Amino acid sequence: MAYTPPGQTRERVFRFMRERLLDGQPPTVREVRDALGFRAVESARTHLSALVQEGRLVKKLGVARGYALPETSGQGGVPRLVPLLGRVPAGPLDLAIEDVESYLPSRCGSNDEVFALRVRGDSMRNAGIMDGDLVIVRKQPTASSGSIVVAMIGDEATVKTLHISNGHGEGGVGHGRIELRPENADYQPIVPDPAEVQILGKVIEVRRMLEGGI
Amino acid sequence: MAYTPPGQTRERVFRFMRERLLDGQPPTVREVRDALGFRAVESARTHLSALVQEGRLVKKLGVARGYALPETSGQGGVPRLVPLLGRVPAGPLDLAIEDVESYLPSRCGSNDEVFALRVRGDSMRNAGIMDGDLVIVRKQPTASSGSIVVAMIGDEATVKTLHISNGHGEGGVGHGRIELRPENADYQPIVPDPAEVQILGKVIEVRRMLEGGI
DNA sequence: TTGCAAAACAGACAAATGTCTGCTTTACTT
DNA sequence: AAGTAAAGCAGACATTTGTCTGTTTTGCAA
Repeated sequence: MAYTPPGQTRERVFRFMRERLLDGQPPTVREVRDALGFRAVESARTHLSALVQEGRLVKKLGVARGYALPETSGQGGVPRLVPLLGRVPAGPLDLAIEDVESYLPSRCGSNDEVFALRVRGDSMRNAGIMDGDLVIVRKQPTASSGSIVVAMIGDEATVKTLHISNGHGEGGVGHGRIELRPENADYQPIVPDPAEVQILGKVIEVRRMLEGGI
Repeated sequence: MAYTPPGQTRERVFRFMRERLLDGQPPTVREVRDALGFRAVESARTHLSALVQEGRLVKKLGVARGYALPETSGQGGVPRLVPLLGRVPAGPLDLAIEDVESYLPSRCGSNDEVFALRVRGDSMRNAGIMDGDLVIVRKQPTASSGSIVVAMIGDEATVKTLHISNGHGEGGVGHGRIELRPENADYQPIVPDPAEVQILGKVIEVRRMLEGGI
């Protein structure tokens, strides 16, 4: 390969690595060599080591294809695929994965259990959640007052704003009387028997696809 | 490991693989062995081979950590990364990539030029687009009446619904008088001089992040 | 020019990872 | 109880991948 000014090839190496890592396909040192046109493996490895030194990449020791983007790179970690469930997950998420319709690419930081559902009805219209929207939900049995949650009432799932009336504000289900408020004047708040309501999780993202026409 | 009925352990292997693969962290045969509690590498490999045979997994030959989910399981093609631009892209998209704030993972079918912007103001509130939302935009110089578009008026970008008043319905800019309508009674429609308005593209997706609190 | 540092090269070696062969254990059937 | 097929085990071996040592090439400056 041609000898290039300092730092120039390093930048190309970094861009190749970022592209592959964001794609979820960590390359080997030899793949980097080929992509950059080096003739020696070591040329690629030197650049990779330097990038780790500079903090632009991190490396898992003793792991093949072990380079990764640092968590602090503003990218929020590697994209994961969130399962879009066809019906409400009753038990553990693992079991519900039977009715996966598709997977949404998303960056949901940790390894929490996360899933997506399609919203029916416009009871949350004033919160900007319309009929047919997708909500991405982090599974958790409680949430703070004011959060938008997915709750099971009987055997029906619903998306509403959670309000905790006389608890200590952060206690969640069980500490006070809870209320599930729609965000649409045409609907009435639900004040369920605490025994027969179950919070499935908190809505952490809303998505709407607008395809159709040019 | 305990000897289990036929197919039972295979299912657990598949679930482990799916979890890791959706996380973008393809495991090694030995990691599968440890996760499942086998004592022999071959036990894990047998299950993996069987899953490939059944078509539930695919395997890249001669590649370490080379197992993957088959394409038919995720639908919609490979996730791409859409640049979230800090300011409006004036010229070619390639140049604007300098102000990339981050990248959003998304499945935008073709290789069209696609970018994302953050919405300011609530003039589109009734269309479910709130202040701070992200819109994913497919770059195109025209759009059909009724589409939500990003338009430049002078040097300011705005998200509005496009209406074409006396054109032939599909003609787009130039064939009739155009009108940019907000979706909020507090705002007035904009009827710009066709010479000084430019359609940047069509909004194909809306996203809203709701982190904060538990 | 000469010297130096970074970039690149070449090849050997080491560690991680995948694959093969033969064997033992279990669950089930008859 | 005996037979059988699948599950699991053990260890050796092959391939992929990462790392090391030493050398050559290039660009720059004194």
